[in-house]
Amino acid sequence: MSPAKDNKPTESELQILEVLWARGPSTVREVFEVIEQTRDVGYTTVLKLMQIMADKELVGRDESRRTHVYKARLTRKRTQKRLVSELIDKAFGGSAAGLIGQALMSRKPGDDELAEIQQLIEQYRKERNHD
Amino acid sequence: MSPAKDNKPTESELQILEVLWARGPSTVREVFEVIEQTRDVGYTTVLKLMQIMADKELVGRDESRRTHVYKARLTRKRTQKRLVSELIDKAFGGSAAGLIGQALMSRKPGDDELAEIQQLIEQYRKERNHD
DNA sequence: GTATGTCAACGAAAAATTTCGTAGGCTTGC
DNA sequence: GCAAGCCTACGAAATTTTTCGTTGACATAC
Repeated sequence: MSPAKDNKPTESELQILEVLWARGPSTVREVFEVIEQTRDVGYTTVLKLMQIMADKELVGRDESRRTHVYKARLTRKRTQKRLVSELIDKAFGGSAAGLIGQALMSRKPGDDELAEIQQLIEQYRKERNHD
Repeated sequence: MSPAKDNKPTESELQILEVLWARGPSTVREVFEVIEQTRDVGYTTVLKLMQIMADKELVGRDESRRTHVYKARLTRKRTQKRLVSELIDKAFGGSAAGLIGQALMSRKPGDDELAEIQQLIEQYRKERNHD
């Protein structure tokens, strides 16, 4: 079993992955310092979580130096895809449009983001046509 | 404290809410029969969950008859909004466009749904303009 | 080399969530 | 009435997730 498999990250694990995705490979302390901003949590708690994640193969780590360096083993994209898909099934009865509508209403994107969204749709439409 | 407040439904609770939203007010047995299709779970487990949800005020119930009738106290829309918003923050660094792009890619909507999405966007754009 | 500080490894507790057995009370059909 | 079946209530266990204290190793500064 080399690659991580069906392991679904928990809430806390996802938060750690976010940091790793944003920062790239990082030490526990670096991750801790980011998370600490948000949440009141001890260093060893984050350490332990990251060790568990290493066991589950959610992250890999370089142990060649005393201070280990962790990196995400799931890609951000793949994880996002899974989360979105789950949410669509779980809370929108399978309707992607439902989720998108709700995203617009909750977030009220401004002109820039709206244009970006339009463009995503255009792009998707095109790609789909020449499949 | 009349309305439920910051209570965030757990996974199991959300599944029960889904059933209540889909079916309208229901008895434990009715909910159980739906959930049983999906998941291997006992009747009293569902009962207990629904009792807990009543304590948390996630659902209300009519106890006037022996067989209680439960109904959701959170609206589906409000809950969807919350979940989407959380997901955007948690996994897309705050970018609604990111989530929408991922929804397109994971779900590959067909013509009908695509049109529906376009229309949602149009509608949003209009509403936004005459604010 | 000794004090000071940081690190990983653990184990274990705490907290949150999910699970179900059991008990006692109505209801229905005989 | 009485049996069979379904209902709620409830306690307690099982499971999962989160938390952190403690220990021993290494590093750095003096």
